[in-house]
Amino acid sequence: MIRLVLADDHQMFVDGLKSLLEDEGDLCVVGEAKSGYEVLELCDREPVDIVILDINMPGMDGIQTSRELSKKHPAVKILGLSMYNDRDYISDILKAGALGYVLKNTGKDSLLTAIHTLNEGSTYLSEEVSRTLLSSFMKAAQEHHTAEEKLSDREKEVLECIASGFTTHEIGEKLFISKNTVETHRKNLLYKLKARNTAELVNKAYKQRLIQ
Amino acid sequence: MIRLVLADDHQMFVDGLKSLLEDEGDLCVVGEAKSGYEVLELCDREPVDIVILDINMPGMDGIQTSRELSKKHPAVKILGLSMYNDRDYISDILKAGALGYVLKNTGKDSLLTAIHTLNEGSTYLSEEVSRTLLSSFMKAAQEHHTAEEKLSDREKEVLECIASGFTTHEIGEKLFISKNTVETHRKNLLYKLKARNTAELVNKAYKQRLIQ
DNA sequence: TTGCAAATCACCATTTTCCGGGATGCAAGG
DNA sequence: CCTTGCATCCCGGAAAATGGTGATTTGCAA
Repeated sequence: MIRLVLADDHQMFVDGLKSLLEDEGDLCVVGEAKSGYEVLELCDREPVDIVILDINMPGMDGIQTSRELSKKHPAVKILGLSMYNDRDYISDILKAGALGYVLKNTGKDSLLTAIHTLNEGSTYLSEEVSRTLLSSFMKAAQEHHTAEEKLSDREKEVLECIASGFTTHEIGEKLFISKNTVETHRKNLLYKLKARNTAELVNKAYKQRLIQ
Repeated sequence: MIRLVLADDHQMFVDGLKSLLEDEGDLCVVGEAKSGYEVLELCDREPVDIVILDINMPGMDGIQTSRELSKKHPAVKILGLSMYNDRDYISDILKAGALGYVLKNTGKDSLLTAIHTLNEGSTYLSEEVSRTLLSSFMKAAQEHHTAEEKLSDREKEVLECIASGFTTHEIGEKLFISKNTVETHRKNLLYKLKARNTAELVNKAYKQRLIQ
């Protein structure tokens, strides 16, 4: 028997969900919550396997609740639920400790699969969600590609040294070249990444994933 | 009927896996590959639903293959397979377009669940893998917390401006304070983040997730 | 061969950062 | 009341970065 807690600030939604889930033989809704605080209280009081957590709640939202919950009760699995297929929502709640994310407009099959998958400790992201995350990753990877090609190996080397805090002179000694050469590389880097100074250079290098 | 391709450089492993999968009624192994190139060829030739891809292969490795494959055949689902529960492997192959990741030392049930989940377009990460990713996210979030507390609001504001490439003077105008004040903030930032200069400051700010 | 791009080195004026101080007002907390 | 932290402001000199211009070598590709 999988013990569930439902957290959503819309009572009608919770009611519907509860009825739907309790039709399944192996599921049992042991608590309902209308806010993040109630979720934490419920989990303090009795053992819970999975919390189905709406992201958009007044007061402490799903993200924050997720963070607290996975700190206090690491064994409780968190399934994020939301109407928004938003990259930031998804990645935020996953970073906050959730194991799964399902959209409210997907069917009940998806939800049931998610529950059973999470119950084994594995991760589940529904189809549309996977697609969203995937495409954002791919986009980042592409930018990475185009930006990296613009820089020569030597420039990348100098770039890393600059980001590490070495001065032009030190980099020269490190790479066995004159500081004048390093200055030229630095100038070319500033030009190629359209940065106004060292700070912006390092910033853009990070954004384009030229350094980790 | 789900059409599978198995890619692994160890023939015996492929043989075993094939026998295991074909015992299932709804699975069909339509091809085997010992390298990334063969995978791409196979997918060019006939329709494939899921590629089960070993990460450690000679020549073009699983990560690279994944990137190529999801570029040329976005509809093909990629399931990463490896003996290593390594955070970098996992995140790299997911970024490269894979929808799932399963360890070789997990049972066949996990693999079958993964296949069926991926076939619907959803994402599956097995239990240990989820745990690994989760703990690394949590760790990052914790560091974030401790580092962020050290800086005052004003300092964070100045830090962002510095990273954006504004000079001390410009920041002063922007925040309606004297450039001398900005210099003090900058000094404190350098001290607090133990950076030698602006470049390293921006670098460390990124590493400690003080800026995105 | 010709031409181009990358890497190398050089000079120099101007701006900015870096680092060492010192100083004030203010609010929160012991 | 007094300490502590924060935000504000100021100064001066050394060090570094910035921007402009020019030049040589090397290797590769048209």
